[in-house]
Amino acid sequence: MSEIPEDISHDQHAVRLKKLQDMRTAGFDPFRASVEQTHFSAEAMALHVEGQDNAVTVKVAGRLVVIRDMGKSQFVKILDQQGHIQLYLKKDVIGEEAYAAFKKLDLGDIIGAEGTLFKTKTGEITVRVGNYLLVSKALRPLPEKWHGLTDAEQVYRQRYLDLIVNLESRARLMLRSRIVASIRQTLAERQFIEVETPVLEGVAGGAAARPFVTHHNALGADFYLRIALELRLKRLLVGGYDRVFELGRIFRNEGVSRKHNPEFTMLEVYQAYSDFRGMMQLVRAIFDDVCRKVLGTSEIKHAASGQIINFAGEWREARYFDLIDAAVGSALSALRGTAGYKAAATAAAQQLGLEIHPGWEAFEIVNEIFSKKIEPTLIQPTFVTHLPKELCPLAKLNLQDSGLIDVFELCIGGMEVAPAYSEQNDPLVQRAMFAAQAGEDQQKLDTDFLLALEHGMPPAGGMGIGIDRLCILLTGAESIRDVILFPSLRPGSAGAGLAAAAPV
RNA sequence: GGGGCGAUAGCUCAAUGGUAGAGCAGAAGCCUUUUAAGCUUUUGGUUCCGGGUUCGAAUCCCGGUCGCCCCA
Repeated sequence: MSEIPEDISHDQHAVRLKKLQDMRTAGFDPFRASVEQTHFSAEAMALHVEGQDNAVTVKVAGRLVVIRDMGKSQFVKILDQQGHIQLYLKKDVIGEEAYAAFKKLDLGDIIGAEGTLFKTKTGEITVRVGNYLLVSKALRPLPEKWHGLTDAEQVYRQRYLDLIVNLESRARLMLRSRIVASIRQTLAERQFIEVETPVLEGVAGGAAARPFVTHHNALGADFYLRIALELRLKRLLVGGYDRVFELGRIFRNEGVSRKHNPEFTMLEVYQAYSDFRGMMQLVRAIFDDVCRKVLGTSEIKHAASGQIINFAGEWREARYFDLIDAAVGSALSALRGTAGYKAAATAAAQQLGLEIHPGWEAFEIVNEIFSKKIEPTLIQPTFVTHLPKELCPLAKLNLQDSGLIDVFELCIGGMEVAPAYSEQNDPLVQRAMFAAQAGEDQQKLDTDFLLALEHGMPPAGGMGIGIDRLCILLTGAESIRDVILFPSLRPGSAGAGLAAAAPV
């Protein structure tokens, strides 16, 4: 056991360790197995009837986050899952000994308390405590009570502190949970089956992205972490799961930024005998339910532009090449498939001030125009349809124009939120499109998937929703890190200074 | 990967190259309806790490670590 210095008044950790030792010496266990909790804070406060103080008894529990000591009585606040509730303790009610012990508690300690509900003269519903119990001693002090925790690194590495002291963070991340729950419910109501497919794959397919590689010792084989859910879920369509979805983590070995986390959450939904038009209805239902049940409004403020995004009413539908022609101010799309297309696209892009890489194909140049000059302007919900086939090898070709695919990209707030396709189910076309897929990071061919298609996959609509970006949009967050509980950071120094702290 | 910005007490922040401060938190005391409660007293520093310049560095220079922003 380490020596405790004589004057520890400046060292909050040491002061708390000393209190802990004193309690144990006195035969009190400061870390209890459980304590009865009859109500969460908000539930408890709702039980109070106006004008009938001390009529209802509740047992609440939570972390002490405010202490206002007035000598022989004190007002304190505890924090639980639903928020704060104020407790009032009087020396002559709980007794001299219990009151003295309470005075030794610290901010951050977790207690259970039993008492009756009353309203203070300033109008706050409060528990008049009859008895309380310390159930977990906090050995570290809380961050500052007024400014909270602002250091971004500490917010992310020690999210638990952020959740205790920054109520906006708490609310935002809880909203994410409710959004996800709402989506699950919307899909369940339509008889979609939720499944879980492997994260470790021999071939990382379904998207164009660099995968993480890992190694399985017993099998002596390298595996990739999945970069999409698509190819597994389509095998389930072949297997007769007609409506299926997965809400799962995918991994892309790319940069980290305000909009990118190496691991992120994707919803992918497949519905047999539907198509991309059916997916339009489904995504509308998902948004309508979230607005009605979670947000309580169909209007949200877009953080970046300050505009109000309205999810009610008809959503705009626009063809990809109509938007391109409007942006460049000429009938560029009429040249599609001709020898002059690439040159005209390059000229148009340069006129818009875009930098063009020498190796780019015509469709890549045009898509640069889309992603830099059009997508950021699509603030209100917009279905962009009839994209060029080169952008996705997994979608069905349009019957009227085989250079286009039957898909939409739903853009909201200047971001692509949800792509959806009429899924390609012709195994021969699928094989040819995989083979023709351009690009230096050409993936290995998923031959098992092609074999599955040859057994016959029903026609289907499929859709993906990036849950993190959806939450950025719906919570008004400025960064993906604000809607992910523990965003990816360089392995670093969380608590480095604490690791050396002396054990008890 | 490139550029810019940042790191000071447990937390939030100050500090012309010249003795590192404040508020909150902590400690001691007063106060039986407070709302960032109040009042008195008071403790607390590897100024991110490592070099260099200088009589003297939180401050200037170089390298590194971590974070944030912009770009690719």
